[in-house]
Amino acid sequence: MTSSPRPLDATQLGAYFALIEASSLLKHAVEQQLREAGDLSYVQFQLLATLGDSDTGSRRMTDLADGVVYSRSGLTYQAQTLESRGLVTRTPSADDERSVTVTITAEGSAVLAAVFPGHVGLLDHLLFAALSRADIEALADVLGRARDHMRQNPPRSAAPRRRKKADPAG
Amino acid sequence: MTSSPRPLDATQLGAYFALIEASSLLKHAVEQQLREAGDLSYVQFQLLATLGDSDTGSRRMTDLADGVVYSRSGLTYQAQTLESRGLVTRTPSADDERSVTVTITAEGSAVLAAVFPGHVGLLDHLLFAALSRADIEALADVLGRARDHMRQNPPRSAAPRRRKKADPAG
DNA sequence: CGCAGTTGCTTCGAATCCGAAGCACCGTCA
DNA sequence: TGACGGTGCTTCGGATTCGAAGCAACTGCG
Repeated sequence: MTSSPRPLDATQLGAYFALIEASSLLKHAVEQQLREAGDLSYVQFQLLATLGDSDTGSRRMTDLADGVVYSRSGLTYQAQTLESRGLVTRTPSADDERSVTVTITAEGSAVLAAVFPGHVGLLDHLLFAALSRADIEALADVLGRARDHMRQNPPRSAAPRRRKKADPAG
Repeated sequence: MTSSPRPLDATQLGAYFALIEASSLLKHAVEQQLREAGDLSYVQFQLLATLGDSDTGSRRMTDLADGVVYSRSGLTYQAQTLESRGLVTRTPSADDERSVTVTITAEGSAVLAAVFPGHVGLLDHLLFAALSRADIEALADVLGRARDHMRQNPPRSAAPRRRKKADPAG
């Protein structure tokens, strides 16, 4: 049953733990800053930032979910919340009648702008303060490649959909 | 109000996004593997692993919570769940009557051993496959320092406790 | 066209998570 | 000893999360 993979060496274990711990600590800290600055959860901020980053300020639900690594149903919930607060709008897509286009509003942009300086400040003090220029470049490079690799090998998160018929690989 | 911090440059932004995305993708994938292999959530696995790593197989609740970056109340919930499944025991501490000592059981160790090979295999294929030896060493080094820095500057997570007296800033 | 399989999103139910408040014990100071 | 603030954990209430199931629209094939 177990394919008995090579056990991880100390460096690999260190990298893994450091990745999980660092991201958890950072997320935690950022979440508090966002909550105080603009009453946003981390996901909500990610969604607004993703939309703000887009040329049109719009994205499809599915693309948003994939972008922030979130479940579809979770995104529906958050989109409803953001819409009720007037930070985004949801409109049926012209192309595809099934699809819903989420667009950031002026107020959404305002909230984003309001929390952003504090967000950047926190990152500066908490994450980048301990790192050199070369460290940051290495981080961007290595983690960027890791991310790309994982995006290409979706273990099952972003997999299209659980098929009904038996898995041919089984 | 806003202290107008230097905006982040492209490399910093890339490092930040890559960190969040990579950790999210990895967590997501690991969570599925753990669910299938031993019906464990990620936190539960982290807790068992932390206990298993200890010489005595025991830790205080607070130390566990800090270790895995979790709320106290959340840890209480998980400890109850793990206890009801017979994977850990909870006993009042001899030293301090308030304190609760959590100890991993033989069955807990067995579950841990059962999921571990798959866990390692997943890390190998998903995270380390895309990285060179030097990459992994850099990751462990840089993220390790970042983690240590963040642990020393608890933004408010591990802060002792919200005071009762009115906030002087108000 | 009409059917079958697929995709995009929402609803539903249950599990999980957190902060605030509460309770009990600990340590210090007089 | 007795008061008092600090610490460790749990309970409580509400918000958030996910997977499974459901519904509607799209696509390919004859």
